[in-house]
Amino acid sequence: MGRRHDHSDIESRMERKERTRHALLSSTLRLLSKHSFESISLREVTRESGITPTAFYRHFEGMEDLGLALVDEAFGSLHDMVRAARSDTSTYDDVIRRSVQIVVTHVREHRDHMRFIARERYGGVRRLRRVIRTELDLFANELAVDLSRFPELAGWTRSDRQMFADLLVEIVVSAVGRLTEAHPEEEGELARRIEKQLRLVVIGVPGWRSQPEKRSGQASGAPMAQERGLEPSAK
Amino acid sequence: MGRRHDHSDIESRMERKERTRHALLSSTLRLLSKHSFESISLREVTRESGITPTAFYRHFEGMEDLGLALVDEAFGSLHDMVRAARSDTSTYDDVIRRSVQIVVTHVREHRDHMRFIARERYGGVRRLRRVIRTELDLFANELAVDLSRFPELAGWTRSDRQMFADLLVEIVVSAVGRLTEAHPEEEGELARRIEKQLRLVVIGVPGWRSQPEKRSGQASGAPMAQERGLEPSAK
DNA sequence: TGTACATCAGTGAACGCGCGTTCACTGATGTAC
DNA sequence: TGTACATCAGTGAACGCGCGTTCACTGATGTAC
Repeated sequence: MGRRHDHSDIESRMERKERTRHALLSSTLRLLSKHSFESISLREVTRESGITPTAFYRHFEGMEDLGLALVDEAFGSLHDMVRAARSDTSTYDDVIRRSVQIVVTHVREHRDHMRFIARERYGGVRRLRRVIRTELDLFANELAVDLSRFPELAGWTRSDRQMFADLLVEIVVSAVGRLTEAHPEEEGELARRIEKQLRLVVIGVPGWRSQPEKRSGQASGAPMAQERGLEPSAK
Repeated sequence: MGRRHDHSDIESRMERKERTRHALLSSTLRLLSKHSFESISLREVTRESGITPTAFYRHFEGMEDLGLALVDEAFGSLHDMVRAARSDTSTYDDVIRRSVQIVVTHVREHRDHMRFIARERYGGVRRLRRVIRTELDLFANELAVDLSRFPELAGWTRSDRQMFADLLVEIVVSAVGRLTEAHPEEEGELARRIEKQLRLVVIGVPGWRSQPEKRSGQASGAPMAQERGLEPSAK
């Protein structure tokens, strides 16, 4: 019965504290599947974690502080994923299919983290919105640099590459948001859709004429190449 | 002094009620610029509207009911905008520039409504998320039909046109979300960015080979045209 | 136009409840000797 | 290894407060005659 410290299941004070901290974070993530971060109370979180409300303050200054820790956690695993994805580009030549597969897998394994990011990026807590936006911008910046490696994009202006990277990140993050609230059986369909969307975007690349940065004062004569992709059919 | 019902500033009971209802809706929109819908309380709304909490129930069953009314309002003006935009396509040949201009103007004039949609589409209240998603899907469906008019798209499968329409809507809604939280001086930059992104997407259209619906069992030999848009540069 | 009654938007008191935060505390773990 | 003290994660009571909802009400507006 009283097997208190029989063998080495003794836990140091530090380990025990870390375990409680983690319980607070993952309880919050669980609550976030049903509610927005701003509407979750400190007491709900502690109830879900099995500790008293007062103990919360041994770990975080308040809910916003906990939210920032969640952002760190979520982007931590995301960064790992992206770094892994970038490191072995040589393996496949179909970058898009592979990237989508990696994203889908990551969402499956970190559903709550990804939902948190996708939701709170537009959520009610200003500070969280800001840090999430900053992190996403960072991804887009890295991606913009990576894109220079492609010959078609090397000639573009920096700003156009940035615009393109922003577009790709936006498409993926939107898809992640959809994936997190999809039923498992819809997953394949969503994956195929986002793959197609990325392909379509990428096809346009060779046709793009990147223009110098300056603002033209007025619409000047003939439309540029990229304005001719679509013309309405004659009535 | 006592000019109670001197001339025709008498207000019918109905008009007065409608005025209060509108005050509740617009107070909520105001509060939504700082907080998520789920975290706004009924009492905050009535305080902001200058009525007692009890009077709230003369207009709505509860906050969720009010939220649904807000969705109606927001999509009402959006529908007006889209209908107007579709009706005079003939005027300009640069559809993209014109559409972006219309969207930017609409956001400027209906900022709170647009922010509400952009945020609560991923917000904590399930019912609101659902109706917003449904309304956006409706837009995408209409757009998919419109797209058939373009000869390049007429040959695509229905599902590919739908995928393309979804992509365009997603890009625009994301941009709307950004616009609603942008400072006025950033507006022009954002407008230029989204215009470029749409142009880039559209350029890809002539290069897309729409495939029949069936799922191919395995990756079959040579990559399709749309997979060749980008190749990594030889190391 | 005048009177008698019905309607109903908005009031104000009251309720029980969950909230965030404070405080003095407990008792197990860690450390110094 | 044993003892004396320090640390500190978690406790439990208490606080004042805002919450959603109920209820009986008021008094101006609307309607029937």
